[in-house]
Amino acid sequence: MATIKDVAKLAGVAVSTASDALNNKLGVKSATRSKVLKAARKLNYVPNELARGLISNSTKTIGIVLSGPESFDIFTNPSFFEMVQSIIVVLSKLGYRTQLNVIPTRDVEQIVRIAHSRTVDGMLLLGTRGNDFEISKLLKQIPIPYLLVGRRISSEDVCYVSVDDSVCSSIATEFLIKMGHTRIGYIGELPGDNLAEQRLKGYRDTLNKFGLPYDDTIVLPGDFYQESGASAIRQLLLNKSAYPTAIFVANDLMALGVLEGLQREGLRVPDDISIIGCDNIPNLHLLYIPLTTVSIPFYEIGSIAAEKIVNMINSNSNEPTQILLQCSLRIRNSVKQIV
Amino acid sequence: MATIKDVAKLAGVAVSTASDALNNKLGVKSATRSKVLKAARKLNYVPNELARGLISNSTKTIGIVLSGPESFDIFTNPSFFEMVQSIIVVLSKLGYRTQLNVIPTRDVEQIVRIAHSRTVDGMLLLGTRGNDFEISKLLKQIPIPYLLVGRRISSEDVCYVSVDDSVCSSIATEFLIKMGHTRIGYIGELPGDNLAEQRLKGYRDTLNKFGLPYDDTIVLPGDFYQESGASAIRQLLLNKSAYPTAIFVANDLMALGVLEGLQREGLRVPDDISIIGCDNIPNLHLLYIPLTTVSIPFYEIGSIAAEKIVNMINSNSNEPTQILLQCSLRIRNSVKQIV
DNA sequence: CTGAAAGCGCTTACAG
DNA sequence: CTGAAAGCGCTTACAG
Repeated sequence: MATIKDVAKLAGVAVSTASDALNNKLGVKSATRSKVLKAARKLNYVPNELARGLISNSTKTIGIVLSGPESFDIFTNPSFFEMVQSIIVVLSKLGYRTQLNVIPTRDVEQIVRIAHSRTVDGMLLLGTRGNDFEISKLLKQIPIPYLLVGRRISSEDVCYVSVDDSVCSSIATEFLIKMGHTRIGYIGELPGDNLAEQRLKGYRDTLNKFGLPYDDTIVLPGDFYQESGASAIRQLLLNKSAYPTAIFVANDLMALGVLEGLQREGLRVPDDISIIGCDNIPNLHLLYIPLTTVSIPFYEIGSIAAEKIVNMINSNSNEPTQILLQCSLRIRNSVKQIV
Repeated sequence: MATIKDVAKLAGVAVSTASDALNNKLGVKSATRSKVLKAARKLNYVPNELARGLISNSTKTIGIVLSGPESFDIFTNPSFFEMVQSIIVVLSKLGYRTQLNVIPTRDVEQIVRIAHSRTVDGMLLLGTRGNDFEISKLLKQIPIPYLLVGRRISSEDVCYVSVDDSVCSSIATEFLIKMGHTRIGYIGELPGDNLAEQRLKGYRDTLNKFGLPYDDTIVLPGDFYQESGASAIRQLLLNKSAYPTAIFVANDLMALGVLEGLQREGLRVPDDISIIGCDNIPNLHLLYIPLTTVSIPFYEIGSIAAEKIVNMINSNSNEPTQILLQCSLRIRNSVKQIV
């Protein structure tokens, strides 16, 4: 492959002149410039981005880090794609490449390594699990601009673009209550994870606000992947007496598992039990029971995050951006009105 | 950030010795090695991958290129994620990073640029559209190992891991015929795209094989995205006399659109019309009509592609790998038996 | 307006 | 076993 040396030689100029011409620096005679450009075209010259990055200390690429309990599960949640999609669309418009890294939660230290390796100018972290303390400790080791996307922690100096997870839960729980439900279950308890804890908190607070008791026999674990929704149903049905009339499932992917489990058990939604999810992943309206859910604006979250990270890189202003977007109820047919 | 110079200085050795120690070269006294390692740890040293790549002529990263008609649509098809997921899982096991690029078909020349930019050691191309000639011309300009994934062209020297698209269609069409249908429509005509043409060919050939006429009034255009499925239905219903009893929709994403369109028009599947798709994207069994489809082993396609590309890079053998995997019928409830 | 030189952070022969 | 030197392909001051 041709190097800038070859181009310079063919154009009959010095390497530095070729570089200036190629990079549109001013102070190059237009005749010289066109000679260089012509030579470059002829040789199919494309600059070596490694050499360029080495000297400019910038690679014009942003690292997107997807993490989760198991690397292979992460790709299972459509919410991530919406974010990744909008991130990449915006980033490529802004002239940035993207490096996608998928990292299991247990290898989370790898994030620090990537951040140090100089292959990316900034990082967008999606799906990072853990409590505030762990995450915050991890983030402190990242020497380049980064942003938490679709997830927040309560530290003052950490930047994020997300949603208030306890508000999501409040919206869902309140809707269930307004529809007349008083015995409301929850699926998605995941101790030690901040997002999961916030969602549980919103549910609990709302119950409390409306004077409803919190009953931990109908609060079931879930890891935010589909299969755990189905197992939660199996577990719930072990104890018929504890039966709720409605369940708030902390994300749609688990709700899909819940729908599977319920179908297997011959329970009808919403006649036997009402279900509400969270996220509003695509094509919920085509399910055998169109799923009512809380819509999270993932696409917008991704776009804003992409714009912000580029800003952070270019301005290196230190004021933390902490952006919280609104969620909204999406009513379909999986919740029954109780009189 | 610390450089190898800092490490060498702290350890009290020459830079080259530090490099040897860090890279586990033999011929470094173990005492020296541990001195270096200790210094590196102390300084939080991570090698600059750009400098490393510049000299080794390898970045240990593979470019995944997703392309399609519009950059924002590509992320809409779950099939791609299955491939991307398995690719990344395998690649990271093999010690490779991934650079994900999303490129609209009209900017396809960018692929060549990336290939020349030295940021990737090899490329995996997904979703590339066009006819054999165009694609082949594009590929000829790529100076590094590459592989077509989930798509093939008929050139002898192009490597791919995919499926025989005309076979997919034959499986679907034959099933419809065996279920008693004789008037079978097709959605997904997309002239100029090889994959689409192969799928259409399989449908047409099978019709022919069973002595059924090919009727182009029930062969409708589709761009393999959801919305085009819905519009095809609108178009089909303009002409009631031409009504088919069954439709083969060339991919599941369009089939989702078809289901939407049919629901809107008040037509029942499979009572009024039978539908079969292709791909077997996740959660089809939870749809309001569980969709019968042809399953394409995307996960396997991705894993094999990932392994192959690494092989190609390391062995630079020139024998083209052309791998075609098997598809299989996945019967659910969207096709009615006609007596 | 153009060219020779230095240097980004590493690795790889090559002396010693 | 270890160190000084060259060089990967670029860009950036700095002379002229």
